[in-house]
Amino acid sequence: MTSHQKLTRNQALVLGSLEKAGQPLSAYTILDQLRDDGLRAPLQVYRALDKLLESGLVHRLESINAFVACSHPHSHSHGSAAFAICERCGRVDEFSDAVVQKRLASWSSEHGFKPSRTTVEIRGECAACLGN
Amino acid sequence: MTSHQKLTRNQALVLGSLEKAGQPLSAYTILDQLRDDGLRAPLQVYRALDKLLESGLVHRLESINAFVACSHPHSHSHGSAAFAICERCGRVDEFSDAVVQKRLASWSSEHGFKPSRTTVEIRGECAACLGN
DNA sequence: AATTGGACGTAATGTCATAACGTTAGCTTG
DNA sequence: CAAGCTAACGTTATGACATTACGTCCAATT
Repeated sequence: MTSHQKLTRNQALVLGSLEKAGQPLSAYTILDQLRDDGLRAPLQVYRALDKLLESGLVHRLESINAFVACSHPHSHSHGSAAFAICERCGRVDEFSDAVVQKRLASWSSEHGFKPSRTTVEIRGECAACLGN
Repeated sequence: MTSHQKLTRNQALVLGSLEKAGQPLSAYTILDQLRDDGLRAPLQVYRALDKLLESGLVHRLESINAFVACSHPHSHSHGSAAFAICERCGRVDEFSDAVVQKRLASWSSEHGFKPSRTTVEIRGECAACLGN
């Protein structure tokens, strides 16, 4: 993909691992998957993740301490993504709700709060796991 | 109506510690503060926190791995709280936005997702820290 | 050539959370 | 009461997640 062009080797490996998985992975799981590619220490993964998070290619799921490739890597709407996380199968749906964003921005501006990063995560069970 | 169970000694100590702090604390910080009261192991704190979370007296802040006493312990609106967390001073404002809750519930129902717990956290800088 | 800055490699450590074990205290029921 | 049950407790050990600290490499400037 062209979006990988300016990535370093480690960054490309980490992003590739997440994209291949199609679901959230912990930093240590990523590390395990990349041992054969020469990665040996957590910091190599965390450093790559930091850059990928900065550029919006990867999201962090705070409630499960995991990372996931962005579903819409070309829509530069960082910080505004919301996630539905299935606790049974691990599937994650990334979505974005303008109304939610607007309400949170309103609260912030009404209270003199300057937001830098927002987390919206719903944990539960996905349709597939509910047997339908 | 479950929520008015009497607290055990450890639960009361942990809740007291959080209330006294008036800001989020990590489990290990709580433990340090309660050593003189006889607590010695992380599990004693985590077990108490589990019960306090269940009963809605305490919230967990996923994005900073910390816990905070509920600001409105008598409004049985669990799972629906949102938080604005100041990354400079640590202050946390708990609020609740019906529109946000409604939009997230709508997304869930449209996608056959059964939500069990929702996290909404804004990190940034509070009015006081912005010098205003 | 010298300098600089970003990414890298490695080891050690720090921070957050739970597993697994047995024990204690309060309840309830014959 | 005694037997049995259950929820909470205490302790040790371990697992899981993340960063500090230090030095090296290399390519782009100056």
